[in-house]
Amino acid sequence: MDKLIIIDGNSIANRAFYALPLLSNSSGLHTNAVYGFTTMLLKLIEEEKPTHFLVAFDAGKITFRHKEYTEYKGGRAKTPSELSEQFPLIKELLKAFKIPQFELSGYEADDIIGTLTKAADAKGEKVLLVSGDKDMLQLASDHVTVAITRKGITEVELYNPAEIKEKYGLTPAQIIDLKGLMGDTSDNIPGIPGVGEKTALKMLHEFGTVEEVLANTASLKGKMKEKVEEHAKDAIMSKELATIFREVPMETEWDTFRYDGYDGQALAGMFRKLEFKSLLEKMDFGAVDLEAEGQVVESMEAVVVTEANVGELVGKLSDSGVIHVEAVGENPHQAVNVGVVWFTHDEDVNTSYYVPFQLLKGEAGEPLRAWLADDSKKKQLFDLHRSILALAWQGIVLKGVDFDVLLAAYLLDPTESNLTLSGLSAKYSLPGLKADEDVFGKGAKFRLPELTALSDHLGRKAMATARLVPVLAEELEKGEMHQLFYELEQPLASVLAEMELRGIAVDAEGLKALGVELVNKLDTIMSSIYKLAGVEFNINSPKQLGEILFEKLGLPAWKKTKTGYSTDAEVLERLAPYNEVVGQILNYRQLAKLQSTYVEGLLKEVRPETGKVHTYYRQTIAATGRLSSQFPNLQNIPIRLEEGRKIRKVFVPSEPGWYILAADYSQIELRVLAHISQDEKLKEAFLQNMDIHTKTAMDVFGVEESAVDANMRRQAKAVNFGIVYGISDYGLSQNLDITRRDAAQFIEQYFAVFQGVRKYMDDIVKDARRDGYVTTLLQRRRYLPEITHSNFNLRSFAERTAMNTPIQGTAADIIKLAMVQMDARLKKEGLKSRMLLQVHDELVFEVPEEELETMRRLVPEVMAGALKLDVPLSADVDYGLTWYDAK
DNA sequence: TCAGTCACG
DNA sequence: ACGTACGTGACTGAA
Repeated sequence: MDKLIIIDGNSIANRAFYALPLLSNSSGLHTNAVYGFTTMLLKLIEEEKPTHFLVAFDAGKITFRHKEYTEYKGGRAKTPSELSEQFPLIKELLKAFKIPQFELSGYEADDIIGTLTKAADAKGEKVLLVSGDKDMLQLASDHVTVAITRKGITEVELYNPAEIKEKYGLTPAQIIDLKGLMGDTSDNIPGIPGVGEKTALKMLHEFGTVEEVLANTASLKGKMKEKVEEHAKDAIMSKELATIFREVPMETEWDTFRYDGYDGQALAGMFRKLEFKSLLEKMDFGAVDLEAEGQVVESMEAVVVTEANVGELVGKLSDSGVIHVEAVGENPHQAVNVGVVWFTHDEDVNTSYYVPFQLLKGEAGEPLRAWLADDSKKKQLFDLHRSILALAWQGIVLKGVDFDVLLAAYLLDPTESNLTLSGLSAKYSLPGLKADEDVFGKGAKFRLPELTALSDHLGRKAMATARLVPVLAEELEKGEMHQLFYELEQPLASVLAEMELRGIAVDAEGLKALGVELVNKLDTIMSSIYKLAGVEFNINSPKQLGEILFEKLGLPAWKKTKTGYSTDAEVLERLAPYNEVVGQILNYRQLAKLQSTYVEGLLKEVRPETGKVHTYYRQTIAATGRLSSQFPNLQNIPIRLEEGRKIRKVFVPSEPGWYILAADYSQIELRVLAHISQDEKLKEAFLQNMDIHTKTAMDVFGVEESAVDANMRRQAKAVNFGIVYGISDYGLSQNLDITRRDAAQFIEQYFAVFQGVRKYMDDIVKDARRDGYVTTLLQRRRYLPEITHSNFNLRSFAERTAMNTPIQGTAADIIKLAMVQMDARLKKEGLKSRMLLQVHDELVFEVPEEELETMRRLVPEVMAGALKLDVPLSADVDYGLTWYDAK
């Protein structure tokens, strides 16, 4: 049985463009519509197994419809350039897929499709027609199924005449009448004003066609009767415009559309050009052959160091060189160390020396270990932080690293998602390097290759590092980020590694006891929920919970997610008054989170030998320059609610008689804003050391300090948060649960007072549009390509990011400075106290009793003095026997 | 592997 | 008119 798939090319490209975020490859080519188109094609080929295939496009601007109605498709915003530049790519893609494409000047894709489906109908062949446009439903028949895209791009809804009958109560032909009556704003088809889908359907159910409706206006009432009579001509013309023309003079010979599969080679090449990495992987085009793809492959000799030759070879180590440390596994604190490679380039000969880890660890590895630990021997590598950790857990010291390619690449573009040697080689147009996944496989398929292949790949990673060093070093200079790199980020990597290796002690017994308590409480609540709901179900499943609440119990559902009812805390809080069970569910959720994430999750991370957890701070993830924390995440330990806050009691000093000391910046982001914006009012507030939210309330509401009540302060606080996040009236209205108008008025009042802040917000967006990026005080940079996008949502997001990133990023700069300075001070003063954690605006230490007074003074002093601003910085400090008590 | 939810600053 | 507050990571259930 043959099956023809017809794709409405323009429609699907449009849907894909607006459904997906604006992706682009490293040469700046936008690719989101191409990507969406590709995934749709792949899915169709796999699931539908078509024997025939074609894509129809609109050709030219003017069609016969414009002759009838010059306003046709008038008022439609012109296709944004980000989309139109993708059409040639889509056409090229279709060639690689070997799918025939049709376009005919003077006709729309609809008409081509109409003509072809008519031919298929006559021939009795099966057709699947894919479009984003419901007009196509008029073409449905016993042979023609119409697939309309739902949200997203790969999800479609299928329509046969039966489904159309069920959903609209109409035949496919009546879809045209529907549009004739209701019109279509996107095509500028008028229809009858005031008639929407509901009214139109009612009329058609009664009368059948536009013509019959017009003939029976007598049975309509009042205003509606007048309108229909007045716009009778429009309705007729609209119906004509909506009718797909099915007599296009074109070849309809069936075998013109035969489909016998794509050209794998061409498709692989296309995907590489577009940088569709996930697809390349999924498609399994066979082994990667860089040379076959026309990539430059440099010659390199890969030497494997052995017991026999190690003595001779280490003699070649010089005062400076590129190395690579291969440590496999996500968590560098428990990575499997594969080995160390060093790379040389002498008289145009590339050589890599791979030292398997067993050798490095043994007696024969001693000279190399000494070289690695020698601060005066300068090394360049990829990922200093990870390398230090992986080696340290094996008792090997790494010092003297003066250039980390990973850190440099991150600073040059902190939003780059593929920060790997292979990705960076491609990004900076250097000779190709296979991706680790292509060599090792991934997930369950991960295998180290045999020795020759392994040493070659690792050697090439070192060689890629060597090529990247000078390129990135120059880029850092150009971006004026050399100081940020050499004096802050790179030194910080070692400071972080030290903190993590030290770890923080956890009272595992206390944590287990907390767990028992939680399990008991959860048991009770669970029974109570089952009783109240009248049925046992999985409370952790939002799907099941939604069914119970909104179907079984019939509670009002007002918020939806992509997949069904939303059951998040906001929803549940509003439902709480309706049914007792809702409060119990909220309670259950809260405790279940504590139990699963903070009791069980944390216990899994405690090393039994030491009773400590060793988090891994990631320095190259956050787009703003913040750190993030993993395995476990110690930057989101509960504090806001007392039940959760108790978790902090299990974080204790690692030595008896010591204390936990914590210091946090007070309002660092608003102080940074005061400095950057130079707003007089805001500066004044901090210079007078006032409570900033109270001060904001006084200014915004125009009252004396004594008149500011708790609610006013709460609202002012929300406004301050909003300002830092890049304010919008909608966001503020959601947060404060007030109307958008009121929120807008708040914001206006705020800006009327804090005029410098308004100017900053306006200017930073303009700067971002002009430069394409924003910067922090220390020149950290974030590119915002979407700031000029034609899509309102994407553009607005970029604008808010432009406002927020310099603030959040400068705050991150400051605490990083404080950490590097603090580390130096502790060493210089010979203090035993140790820095353990960073939580964005807070530093946590463990301190012996005799240093308490020193540290209570020193820590806030260093933090406040980390960077001189035009307003004072200030840090509050406290200490206690646990993290909980250091509040 | 993705979506939903929720913990933090 | 459009529909989101900025930045993260971990866990669970459901495909």
